[in-house]
Amino acid sequence: MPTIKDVAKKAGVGIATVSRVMNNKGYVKLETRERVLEVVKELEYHPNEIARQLLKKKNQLVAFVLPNNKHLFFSELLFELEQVLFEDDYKLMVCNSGQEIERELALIDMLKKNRVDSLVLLTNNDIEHLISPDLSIVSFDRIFKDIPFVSSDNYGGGALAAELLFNKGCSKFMFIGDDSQVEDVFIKTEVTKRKDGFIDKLETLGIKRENILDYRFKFDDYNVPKDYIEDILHKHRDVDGIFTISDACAFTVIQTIEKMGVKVPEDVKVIGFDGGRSFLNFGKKITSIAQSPKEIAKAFRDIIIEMNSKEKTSNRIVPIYYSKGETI
Amino acid sequence: MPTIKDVAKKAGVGIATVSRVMNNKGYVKLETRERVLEVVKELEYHPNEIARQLLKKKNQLVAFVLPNNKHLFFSELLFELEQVLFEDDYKLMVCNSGQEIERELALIDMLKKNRVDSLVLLTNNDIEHLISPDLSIVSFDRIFKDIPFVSSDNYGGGALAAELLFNKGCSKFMFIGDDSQVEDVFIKTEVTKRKDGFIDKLETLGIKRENILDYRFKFDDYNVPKDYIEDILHKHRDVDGIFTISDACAFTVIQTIEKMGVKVPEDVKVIGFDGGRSFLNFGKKITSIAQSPKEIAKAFRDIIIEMNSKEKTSNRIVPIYYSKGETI
DNA sequence: AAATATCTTGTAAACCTTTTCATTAGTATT
DNA sequence: AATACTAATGAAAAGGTTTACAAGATATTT
Repeated sequence: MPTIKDVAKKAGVGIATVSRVMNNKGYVKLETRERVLEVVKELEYHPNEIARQLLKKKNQLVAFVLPNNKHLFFSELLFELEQVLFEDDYKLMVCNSGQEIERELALIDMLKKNRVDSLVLLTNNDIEHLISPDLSIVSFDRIFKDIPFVSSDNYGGGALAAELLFNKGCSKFMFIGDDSQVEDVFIKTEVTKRKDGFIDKLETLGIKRENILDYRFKFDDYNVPKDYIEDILHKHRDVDGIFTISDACAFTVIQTIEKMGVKVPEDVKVIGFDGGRSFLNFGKKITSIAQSPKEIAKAFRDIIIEMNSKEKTSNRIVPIYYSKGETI
Repeated sequence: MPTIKDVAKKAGVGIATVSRVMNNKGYVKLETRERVLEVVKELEYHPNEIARQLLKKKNQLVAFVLPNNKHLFFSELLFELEQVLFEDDYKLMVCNSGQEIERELALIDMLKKNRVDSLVLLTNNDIEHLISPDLSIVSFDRIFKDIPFVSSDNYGGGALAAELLFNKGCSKFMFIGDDSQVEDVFIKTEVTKRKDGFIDKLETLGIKRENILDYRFKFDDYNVPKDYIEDILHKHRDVDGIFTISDACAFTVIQTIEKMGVKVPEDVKVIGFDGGRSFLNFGKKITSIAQSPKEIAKAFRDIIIEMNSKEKTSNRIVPIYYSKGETI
């Protein structure tokens, strides 16, 4: 591949002039500019970004380390993020950690060596103390000390679910979620606020605490424990409004309930979380609280640009919305 | 961040020695090595890959340009590819083209500037002549002149479907697929061979050509035209074995058939293509011909390593397998 | 016409590595 | 004791950019 020297030589100018032409920066006589551009075309010269990055100490590269890009929500988020970043000349690199801590660290090490400008980190591991601060990091849904985060308005989402069920006339409520506890360490996640918003809102609406059941189980990577759910549903047959932490969970709940001969939404109403899109081929469209991948992506972009311009950064809470289905 | 100079200075050695230690290359006295490693740890020195890349003219970076990473199959493939490449110290960058030709070209331009080692290209656009050859490219499922490709054994998959339906006693067959034609340009894809394998195999098994229907429609990004499918199914009520180009298509077919009061698999048997995983929440598990994302990923890795070592490269055809469901 | 301001251009240093080459020190071979 | 290795190290060049600086050319002002 030709270098700036080749272009300079062929155009009969110095390399600084070529650089000025390529970057539209500084004085260049029109005639010279045209001659240079001609040679650039002729030689198919593509400025070497690597050299540029070395000098500028910037590579406009964002890495996203997450457990797994296969879940629909994440692939949507990654898609949007790539689009949004590209507009601002950033590139995106996706790194799957498989939730394994050693792999996460190996990836972060690799990313440091490659001098990525920013790192989006999504992990349930306790790696805060393992990360030295010479990398600008933003987290997703997870509250780390001294690291800005982006998150959907999970609290608002919980409250919205409460309101929807309440308005449909439900009187005995149940929340089913995860307990956000990974190997003895309590991980502070924004996701736990879905429950808080749900319960707080119900109380505001005058529902007594004894009519709000709160069940948490340990769930790993969206694997819903069917037995546990069957168990609690059999135990509480008077419940008529259920809010679950995810659509996958709602799906299991609905299947279980219908197997019991109870009808959704006539007898029991169910709201999931994630937008219902993963379950479009299921008999009923699940009513769900949805996060907007596009808005989240934009929040990431904004925060990343802020970080890289050394402004002081603040967290971003992205609004959620309600995806109408047939289970309420 | 500290540089090799900082390490050299603090350890009281030359930079060449530090380099030798970091790369385990050349002679270094044990004592010196230990001292250097100590300083490396102390300073948290991470060798600057950018500088290294500039010198070596290699960045161990693979870019995957594809229409859209959101389809389950692609997100699985990308996941596997990232894992597999990481083992060989390659990084992966995912670029969504949205099937738009200008965006594809903008991406390829960006990738050239960034001197990616290899490019995996998945496109239905006619861009062959637009790509100058100073980039090592491998394509997926698509046959370009002078570009190696990876593909599943689509022909074998079609044959397998034929065999399965035949063995279940079907006698009147139908293939439903796409016509692989994008704006007047006939794009030569490996995918069209699914039909070839299906029909050839049936003929080998003694089925007469008039008992094999072959329907193609223009489909865009997995959007199945419901009306068209309803139409042809109503027209041919004697068909009892259907092979479709995708699970999404099979899904529509099954829904249509059942609406007509015909039973699957009792009256009509249906086989899809893709592994059936996207439709797990649908009433029946779809019987499907499956591609193995992991094996495809490995094929890409092998071909990429081959290309970068300047060996002569050959195409890779990856075996398919059969995913048992309930629709046959 | 002289002085000054504005354009236009090229040279050289810097970014951080790896690697060749030269040099010195130590060890084995004759 | 001379020779020929091997081992250990550092200086310097190279990779392809950007940019500060210097210098020459042109335009503007007095």
